[in-house]
Amino acid sequence: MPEGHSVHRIAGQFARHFVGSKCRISSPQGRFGDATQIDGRTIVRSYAVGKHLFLEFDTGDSLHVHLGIFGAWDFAGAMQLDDTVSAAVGRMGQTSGRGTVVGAHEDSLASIGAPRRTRLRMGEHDMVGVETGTFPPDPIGQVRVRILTADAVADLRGPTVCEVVSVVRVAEILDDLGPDPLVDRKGEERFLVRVKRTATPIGRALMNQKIVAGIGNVYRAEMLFRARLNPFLAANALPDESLRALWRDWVGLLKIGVKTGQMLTMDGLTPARKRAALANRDDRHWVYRRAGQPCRMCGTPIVLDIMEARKLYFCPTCQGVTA
DNA sequence: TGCCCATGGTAAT
DNA sequence: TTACCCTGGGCAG
Repeated sequence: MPEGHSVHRIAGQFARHFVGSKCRISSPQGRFGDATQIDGRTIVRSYAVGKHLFLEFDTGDSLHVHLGIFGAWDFAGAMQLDDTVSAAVGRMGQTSGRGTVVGAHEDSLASIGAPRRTRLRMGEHDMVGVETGTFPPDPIGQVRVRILTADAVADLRGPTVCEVVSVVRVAEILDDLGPDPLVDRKGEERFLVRVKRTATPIGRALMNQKIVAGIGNVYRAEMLFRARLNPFLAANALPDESLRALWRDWVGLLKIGVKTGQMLTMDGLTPARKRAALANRDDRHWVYRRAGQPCRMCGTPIVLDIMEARKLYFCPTCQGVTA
């Protein structure tokens, strides 16, 4: 799934192309019964908290979406991609091999001077291509919700949560979430309070959305390595300074993720190693999905363990984990 | 073509 | 702790 950075990017995409527009809401797949509650209404606000997306309508109700592990949004229409999205997509240049989504390269993006039909997928992997068919394009795959304006369309596939909720319910959801660096100005203090309440291992605490919102399995493993922290240490046994450093690292990583659309966690590399890491999406992390491969710092084989039914990767030497 | 896997989360046991 | 939901990409055969 898209970790927190992706959801903020999606919220931005809605803010640019859908907020202020009257929307036709439908469910091509037929599994979103709430569509009639917001069909024909105007989106007045779009925002993300952690991995949760909220599209607020002029009725006061909001569309609440959580992508889960499989979900994704497809955007299409007469869109002007902003610099952020263009920069991220320019590096991908990958083809999907399905439907009208095609690979994009720097050239094709640079040619987008005037609005043109483009298709952009934001979710498990971002990708973009030039839409060659008519507008709106036919839905691809199992589209739970289609949001259509005069010149833009967003298709939602495979979400864990997709519901229309009241103002009161939105407040309840937000109350239940830990701080998100892009939402909470005093996030560091809130994080510290919440994380120090639990004796659970720090490797679990970071994944707990009630303690800090937006971190997923990739950022969890990478952040612990970056901090050289043992994932199994009790969260509330760590010194405040270590916890604050974790939070600050998350703030920086999230900003980079939102800017680039990628979970870039390996700073401090030589330019050549950085190019190599970026070129291969399977080899761009310190430890994540590198089980058995030598640690980039010390050469010890990266260990794969299961923590709370999720795969946890770490370097036993750098992170001080003894058997 | 069919199986496995994945950046989540919740409900049931 | 396990079962289950959601979808599609990758890969072995």
